[in-house]
Amino acid sequence: MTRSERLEQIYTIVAQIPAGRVTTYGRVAKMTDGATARMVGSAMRQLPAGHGLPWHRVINASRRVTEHGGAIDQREKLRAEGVAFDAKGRVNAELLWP
DNA sequence: CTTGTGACCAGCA
DNA sequence: ATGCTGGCCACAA
Repeated sequence: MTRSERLEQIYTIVAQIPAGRVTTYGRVAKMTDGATARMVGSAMRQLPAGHGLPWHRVINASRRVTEHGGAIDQREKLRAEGVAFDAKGRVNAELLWP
C-alpha cells in the first residue's frame, strides 16, 4: 500500500458516513488496509478547503471531540446535523457508524 | 472517573 | 540516518 492509496481509502470511508452519525479515528483506520488512527487524524488535519468531506463526523474513541484548532466548528456542525452532546461533551453511543 | 504507558507510522528538522 | 511530534488507541492501575 502506498501513502496516497491509504489516503484515498480514508477519504472514501469518511465520505460514506451518513449525516447525523459519527465514527472514530480508530474505526476508520480499521476499515483501511494498514492505516493507523494517527494517520486518519493527520489526514483530517491536512484536508484542503472545499474538499466536501464530512470530517466533523470523525471523533475519538471516548466519543468526544478532540481538542484542536477547529474543534469548536466541529461541535457546531455536528449539532446542526442533529448530533446531541450530553453535559459532559459526549455523543450518544447509538449514533456511532460501524 | 483520572492518569500513565506502549504501540503505531508518516512527516519533518 | 536519527529524533521528535501528531485532531489516536487499548489497556492497565
